[in-house]
Amino acid sequence: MTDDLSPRTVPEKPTIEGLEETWLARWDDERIYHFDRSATRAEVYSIDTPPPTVSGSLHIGHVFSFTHPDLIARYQRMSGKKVFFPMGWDDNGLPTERRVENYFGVRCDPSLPYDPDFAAPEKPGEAKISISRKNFVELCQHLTATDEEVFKNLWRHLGLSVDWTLEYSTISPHSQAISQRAFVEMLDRGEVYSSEAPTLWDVDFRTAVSQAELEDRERPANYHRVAFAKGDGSGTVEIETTRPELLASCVALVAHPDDERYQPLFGTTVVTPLFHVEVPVVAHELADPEKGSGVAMICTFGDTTDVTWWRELALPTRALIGRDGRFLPADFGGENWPTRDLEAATSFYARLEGRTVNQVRATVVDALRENGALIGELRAITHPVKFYEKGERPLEIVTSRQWFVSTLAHREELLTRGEQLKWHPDFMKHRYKSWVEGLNVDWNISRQRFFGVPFPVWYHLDENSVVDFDHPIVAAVTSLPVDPSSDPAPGFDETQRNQPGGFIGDPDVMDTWATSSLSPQIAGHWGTDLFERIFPMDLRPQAHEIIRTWLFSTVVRSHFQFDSLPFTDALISGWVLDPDRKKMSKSIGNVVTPMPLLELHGADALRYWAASGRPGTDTAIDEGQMKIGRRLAIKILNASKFVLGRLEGASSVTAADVSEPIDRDLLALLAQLIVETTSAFDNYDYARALERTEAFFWTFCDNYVELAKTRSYGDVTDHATRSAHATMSLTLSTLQRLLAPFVPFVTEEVWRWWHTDSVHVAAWPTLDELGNAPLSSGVYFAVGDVLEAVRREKSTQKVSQRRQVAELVVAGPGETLETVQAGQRDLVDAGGVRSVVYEEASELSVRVTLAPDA
RNA sequence: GGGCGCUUAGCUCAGUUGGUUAGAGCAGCUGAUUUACACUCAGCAGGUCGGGGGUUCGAGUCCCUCAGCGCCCA
Repeated sequence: MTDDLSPRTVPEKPTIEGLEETWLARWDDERIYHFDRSATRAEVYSIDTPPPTVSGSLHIGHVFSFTHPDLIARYQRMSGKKVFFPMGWDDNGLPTERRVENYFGVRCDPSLPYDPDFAAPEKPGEAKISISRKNFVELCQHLTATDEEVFKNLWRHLGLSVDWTLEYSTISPHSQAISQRAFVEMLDRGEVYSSEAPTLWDVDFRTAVSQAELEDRERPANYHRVAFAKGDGSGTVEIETTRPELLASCVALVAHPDDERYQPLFGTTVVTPLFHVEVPVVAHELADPEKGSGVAMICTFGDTTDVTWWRELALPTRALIGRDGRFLPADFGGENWPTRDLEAATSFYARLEGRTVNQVRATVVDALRENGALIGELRAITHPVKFYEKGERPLEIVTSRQWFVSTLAHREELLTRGEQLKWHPDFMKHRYKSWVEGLNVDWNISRQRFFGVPFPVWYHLDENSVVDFDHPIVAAVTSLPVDPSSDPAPGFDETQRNQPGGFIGDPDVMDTWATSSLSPQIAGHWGTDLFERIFPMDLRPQAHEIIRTWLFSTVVRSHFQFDSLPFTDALISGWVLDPDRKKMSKSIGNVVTPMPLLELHGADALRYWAASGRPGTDTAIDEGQMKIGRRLAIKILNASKFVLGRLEGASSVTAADVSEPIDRDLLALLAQLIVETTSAFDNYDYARALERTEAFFWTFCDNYVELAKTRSYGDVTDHATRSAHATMSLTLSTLQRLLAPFVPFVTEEVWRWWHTDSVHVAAWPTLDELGNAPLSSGVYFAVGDVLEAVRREKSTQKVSQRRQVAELVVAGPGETLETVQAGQRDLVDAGGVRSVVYEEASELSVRVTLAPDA
């Protein structure tokens, strides 16, 4: 802080208005946040920034959680690291599709041909227009491009120290190539596989979903008690079910192996009502004796337990629910589906085929009641039902071909990865652990949707156009990205598409997380030298609700690809709650948008509020806190103006000029502050660093500056004056830098009043700057205590703090008196004291005699 | 059902490995006004640290237990 001093140019009336525009432009010009691509891994601090879903609406939570990594980025940059702080946009996937459907009033029909002249209507019409996949994807790209501008505008306004040359989006050709390469390599290593299997399916979105996207919702239902005739005609068995509509797909009854009531039934058969299908009674420990009658009907498939039973007990498949949620044709009388009364089964089922779940349920229940198989009244219950987190109807289980990443077989390794990761706060590791422990299916990465990264895979068609799924044709890595729906399979030409002896492209796209789980590879340009400079990343900042999705999936990908963690530290931010401490949600309508707050209080103020939320801690929107942040910014402006004004003609002072006990004491405290805040930042506890720095700053203004003020007006050749100047200069410089990560705009403004270069690339304060680490002599505190007593007396007497004190009597132990005496000059100046008298006493006390009002 | 977190002043929160009389900000109240700042300054008041039990010379802090709130997993 000697050679970059510039002439002091302190405005007459400094203001925080307009600082944001000024400094955003200057930072761009000076490329302050530009990543140094020549840096080695050891010199780099890399951040795996979350790519926000741009199709979601902006809300205040974005300000909150993106401020946190920026605080760390700024601290690391000042500490000398070359900070890799990219920004990405997660634009592929279902949220974008939905937004496009609603925004333009369209729906994608992949069977339609591309219409190059298609123009989306200005406003969505009453009925949705069907358009081709390519037209649909073009609309998605168009809309996300504008959405990304909105986000970028917010990030810039907020002062995130992102290097915008590192911007990426998950649907870009670059990301698609990375995503497809990772897929191909996993396929080579046997870590992904495709399989035709019962899969959780959303009938509205018409796509499979993964376990990570499920949520349980409590829903009302009815227990229906249904009598099954025993196979030998010797009576009936009564089961209870909430899904009578699935009676036709019943493949067995099941009870707990230890359940005394049903022991005699195991190994026998029963016959389903209405359809007359003979099914076995089997035993399995997942059957709950407490639930219903203790015996349940297994259908293919009513829920995930059915899938488990079906698999473990090797039961036949009689699936009836189709991809659209309607009932499929049933092959009664076929090999797999014997019935004792083919005529009755088929004629009744004819009334069900093609109908929805609710329609079928009503029909089946009426028929059961009519023929006496429905016993008693329905019994209303509420129970958890699995939903797609974005869905509105319960998930069905539909058999379909899907791509899976093998996770279950690697559970132990993945648990170990979770332990290797440093979590901030530490307890968040439990979220990961319990998620991994609860995995029950492999990660399904294929989606039957349109706007996403396609699988770089084609399939042979034999001469009868039968698809050979077992020998996929995989794209060469050098050819990526490819789109198998428009690019022909290697070794074929486009005329052979869908032809006997030709090929078809894999119709699916990847799950969003299958691409965003590669954010380190995408942002770091996997395959180039850049990647080696930034990987594994230092920090993954993110919200806790996506630990089971984004964090988990990134760990999986990195584990397989690099046998490594993708990052060493995870910084988990909490929720933003509304001012009444309720979770914000669209349905409650309490979502707060950030722009109005940003414009009202300023970026520094919003950052101050966000920085006060400790890692992992839910934080309520608090405009009071934002106002305090704004006040802090103004105080920084005024204090800097004053102190720099005091330093006129004293530019050459250094730590060696600090001679007065009070000054040395202040530097001792400052040294403590540097140690404390540095350690707090190293432990990702930015909130503590802010709290300590802020408290120091205010007492510096109100106590130290008041004490040293008069002395600072002295002659610059006087060593006491120079000491005050040096202390003020060192302290101001230190505080401006310690505050810079939190309030980057105002600190930059005041720093540039006396420096040429940005505070954001200035060195983080160290003890070395303060000279030989000063030890506290106690004078500052002792004088402070006496000054406080003087102020209290004036306040009690309700007179001005400027009122002169005719006589100040300080009584106390000799040692204390000496200590106070060492700072008497400043005490007398700050307190307006005309004479001081010292008296020996056992305890410190102060008597104040006010001078008459002037 | 298993797990995690929280409970400290009217409000929002600090309180590090147990160690003087439990802190801050906001709000409240009482005052102060030309020399950095009223977007300021000084002062005052306000707490049986969720309940109960235990360990200890000493517990907001450690252990047990109960309760309430929030969340994660099943």
